[in-house]
Amino acid sequence: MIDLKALRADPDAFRGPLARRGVASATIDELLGIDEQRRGLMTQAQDLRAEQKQFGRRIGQASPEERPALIAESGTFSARIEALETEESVLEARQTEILLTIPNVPHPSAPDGSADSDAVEVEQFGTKPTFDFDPLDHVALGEALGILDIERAVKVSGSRFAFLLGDAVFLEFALVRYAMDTIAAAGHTPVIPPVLTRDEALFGTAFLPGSADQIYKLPEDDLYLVGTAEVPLAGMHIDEIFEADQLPLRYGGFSTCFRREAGTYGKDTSGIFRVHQFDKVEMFSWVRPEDSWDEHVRLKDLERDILSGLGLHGRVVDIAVGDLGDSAARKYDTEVWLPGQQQYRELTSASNCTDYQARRLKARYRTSDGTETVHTLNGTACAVGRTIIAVLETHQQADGSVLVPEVLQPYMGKERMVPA
RNA sequence: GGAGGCGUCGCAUAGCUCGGUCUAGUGCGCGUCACUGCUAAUGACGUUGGGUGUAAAAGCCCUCGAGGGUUCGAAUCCCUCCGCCUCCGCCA
Repeated sequence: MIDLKALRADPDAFRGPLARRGVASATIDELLGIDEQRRGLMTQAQDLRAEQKQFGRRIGQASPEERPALIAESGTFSARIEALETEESVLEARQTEILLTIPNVPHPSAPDGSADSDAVEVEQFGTKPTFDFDPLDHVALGEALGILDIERAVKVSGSRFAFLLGDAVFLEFALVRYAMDTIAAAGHTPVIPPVLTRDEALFGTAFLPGSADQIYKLPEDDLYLVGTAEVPLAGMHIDEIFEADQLPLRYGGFSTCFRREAGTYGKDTSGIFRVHQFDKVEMFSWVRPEDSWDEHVRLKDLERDILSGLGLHGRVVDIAVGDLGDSAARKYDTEVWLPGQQQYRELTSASNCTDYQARRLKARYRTSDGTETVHTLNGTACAVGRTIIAVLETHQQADGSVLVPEVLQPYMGKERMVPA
């Protein structure tokens, strides 16, 4: 949620940047108009309540004989206050409704446009793998190695699920441990968070109400299955006030992620690129506002280094403003070359949400004169399923075996995965 | 799942019986100042968060787990929900 007070103080500072994301100036005008009306009603109601309290105090101090007369006289206060407040709450509901549709103010340097293709390449890493044979995709490789069973997963759970078997399991654990060790060394506290949360955490992270159709819900218990550890990691500090010296506060959460993938029929239907359930190590940072852009670069660099450390080739792109999630002011995606698909695909992503999430989460920190909203950032340390795809396809050999990246060998205890 | 108890301004507590002087008391902690070779001790003042307001302030409103209700008036009475604790049942 954007800063309403700041908007009120200087609307024009918001119009231009938000227009880049498709927010009409008229929307802002409507919001400000409602806001002004609302505050007018609020002031009236406050003044009345002050009067009412004053009067109530007199009744309390009056002698028992005087009381009935005063009580009779006090009559209409609550009715009048209630009328004003009812009117105000209608306006407030409308105001919130508008506010929830307004995305974060983008960074001035984030590229224009709204399509994938409008993203701007920032850097490359690794070398593009070459093969003196026709490289297979991860499905063919996984089945040949006996480590991936999709057909039976369909039988058990339907489409977009998979069984990982044998070396794929150890590869997953190795990737998780490698990513976790790397970010822990960089100051992120490892966390295994709950994967079922209440709606507060989802509203706070702005997945609700916007992305309700992507989220699994358990209505019996009023809980939701999270699509990323970002949700519980953000939820951890709902309604808290940090001391300034606690920041930056960095976490690395491992969790299974659940996504309905509604509306993606026919997209990435083969293999485990887009599935309903996968595991992920997610970084989450709470920082002071003045530090968030440095932190954003830091997360991006960590992501790049983790992937290039696996011997993968890819590039980092700066996502166009129209393609950002509502919360993000700027986002870097890291795309890895997948030889089986002959294209770059998104493996990780780092977003600076500035104060947009934090305001909804009511997370702030103490300053010399009061409190200020913190900034939050999140970034993928390792999306395990997709990284498995990249490792299999990049390091495949002519004989159908796959070399284990050197950094994973200590965790996996082998140098090569071979067909059974 | 069943029975009972509890939730107060950083922490610990008072207040709830019997609604009004609670504008929430006290201790600890923390901050500023005074006294002071230094430290300690002592004293004074301040110390939840949010909103509104303003050049800045003052002022005003809300906030006693959350939300409703009763009432002229709710920390206090009633209802629902959430959380914690104890006991029983079940369980990796």
